[in-house]
Amino acid sequence: MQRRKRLWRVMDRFLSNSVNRIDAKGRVSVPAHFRSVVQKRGYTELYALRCLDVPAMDVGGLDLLDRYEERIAQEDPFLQTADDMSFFCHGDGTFLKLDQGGRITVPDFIREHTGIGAEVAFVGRGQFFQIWEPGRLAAYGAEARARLLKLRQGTKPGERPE
Amino acid sequence: MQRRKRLWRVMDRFLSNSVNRIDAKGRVSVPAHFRSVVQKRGYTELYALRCLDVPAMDVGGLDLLDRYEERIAQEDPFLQTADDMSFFCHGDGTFLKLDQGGRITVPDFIREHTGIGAEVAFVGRGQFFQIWEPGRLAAYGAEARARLLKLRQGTKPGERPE
DNA sequence: TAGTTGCCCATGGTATCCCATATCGAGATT
DNA sequence: AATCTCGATATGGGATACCATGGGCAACTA
Repeated sequence: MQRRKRLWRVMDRFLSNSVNRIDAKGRVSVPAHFRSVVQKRGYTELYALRCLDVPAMDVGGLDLLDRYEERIAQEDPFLQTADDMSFFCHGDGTFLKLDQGGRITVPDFIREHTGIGAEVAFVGRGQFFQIWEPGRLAAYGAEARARLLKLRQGTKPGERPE
Repeated sequence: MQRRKRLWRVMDRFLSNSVNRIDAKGRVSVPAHFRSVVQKRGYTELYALRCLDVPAMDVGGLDLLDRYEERIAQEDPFLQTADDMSFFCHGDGTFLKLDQGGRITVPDFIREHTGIGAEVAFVGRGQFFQIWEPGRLAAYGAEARARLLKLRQGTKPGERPE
């Protein structure tokens, strides 16, 4: 493993996806591969943020939060936009502590937003990953594919549908 | 602007949200995580200020006052607005003492301004936190997210406004 | 004196630690 | 190719520490 140096950049990202079960106490194992990425990146804690337009959470290290805060710093701090952004990334975000077994506990407001019940789908997104309710993820994936298909069949190159 | 050295460690910020109940004596527990942030930041007292445009209170250390004064300073000191703001904030600002159990007592004027009755919603805002009547918070949150979503609509597909 | 405020402890519920067991997967062996 | 072996991973459950919450008591106050 150590000798394939060139692959480290690649291995350093959140890739692929899997579904894990939530136990009676509300805990779910973060996939081992994701945990190793977390460790390589030196994160001690995970930051989870409610997605704006889909029933999912973005999860990543603290640099995810840093990126948002830097973005907020660019706004006039006393205008509505800055306040909305802070409200969103601080109020709708939360830390997720990994326990010694590599599990996180899914709090209620995450369940409400995502519809997560008995199972959690983990989806790698490169710099971060997402958690979904498996059924909704499948539905969303189907929609996305349908949009792409429609785009390819129904429109001329360069044109946007609808 | 030059990037100032981090005054607080990364995890020492108010994040996430939760709802606690007010008991018969008017006391409510400040979420344990917020209390630990308060301690890490070395706040000896909590200061609460009326929010200018929403039915909530901003709560934090004394540096919270700096933030308000910065805002007031932006107004022309000869206009009525600055004086109104000062009156509104300083006049109705108050210290909230944490008792040994980590609870605060919610005074009447906070109830009047926020509509808080039986429950209090605590919302992390990074450098400080807010308290809301849970229902009003939900409504305001929906509005804020809608505004942000509209902002994002202006960006190209696939782009994220981070 | 009645009401308020702060301190203390009791209780139930939840999160976390730790260990046991089941499940999975990669590589070796046949 | 099919099976076996073993380490890593996912999952379940008991024990425990922490936390939100309610109520008693004493000191203070209007």
